[in-house]
Amino acid sequence: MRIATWNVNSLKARLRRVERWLEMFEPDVLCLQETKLADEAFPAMTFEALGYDSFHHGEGRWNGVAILSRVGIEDPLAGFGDGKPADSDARLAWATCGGVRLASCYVPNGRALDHEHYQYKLRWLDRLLNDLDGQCVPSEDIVVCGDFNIAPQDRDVYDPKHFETHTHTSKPERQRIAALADWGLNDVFREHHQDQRLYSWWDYRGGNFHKKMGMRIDLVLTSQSLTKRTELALIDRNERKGPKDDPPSDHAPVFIDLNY
DNA sequence: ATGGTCGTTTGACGA
Repeated sequence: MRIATWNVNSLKARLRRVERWLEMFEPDVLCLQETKLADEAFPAMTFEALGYDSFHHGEGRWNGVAILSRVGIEDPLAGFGDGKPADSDARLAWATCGGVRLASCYVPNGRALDHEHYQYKLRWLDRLLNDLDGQCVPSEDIVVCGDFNIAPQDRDVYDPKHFETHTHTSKPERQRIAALADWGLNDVFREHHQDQRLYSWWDYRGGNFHKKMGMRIDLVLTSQSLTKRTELALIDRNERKGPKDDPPSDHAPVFIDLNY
């Protein structure tokens, strides 16, 4: 079973690439972030033609998350399932696909360490952890994946020093990743790669991709049962390349293969 | 350090 996650930075702008990627990599599940679409505009038919059922939680101009699956979609849930007032942004979609409980997450960026949005980011991550407690137990087959906007360790950043004054590497953010790990969700990519220079996101500006100035902020967190079943974890950095008339997202897809 | 480049509800704003 192949499970992938990809922040596409507008599904409208990236639809052809997503179609191509589905045909080439044939994932069983693809979680998308930053679709930037209203639910009415989500191209469910396009994915259906490729054999995928889908569930989208969008708002329009910003955010938007989806789950595509060719192994069924059950118990879809838009946003947090805690019964509290809904999140202001469409950043979380849950579904069960092929027996795996999945969350497609677009964690708030945070903007700056002294910005209100940074506090929203931390609260959002606390609420995600609480949501896990509410609807899963760690012994189940669980994947929580997406754009976390957090580089878990210094080896996930091209220049840790630069980020000391920025979001994405601060202690409180990393503590949230650690809390998810304590709950039972592992950053499975790191079980398979010790390399210090493997990233999933590169700023569009300044030719950062070609300078290898990136960060690994797109994560696949797996419960213990799935961590054990993972035989491959990859970032498709080729997908970050492309000409001006077929521009890439600033994120590359990340996927794992389970051994059954 | 700054600026650079994308995407969006065309244009200031988020990333």
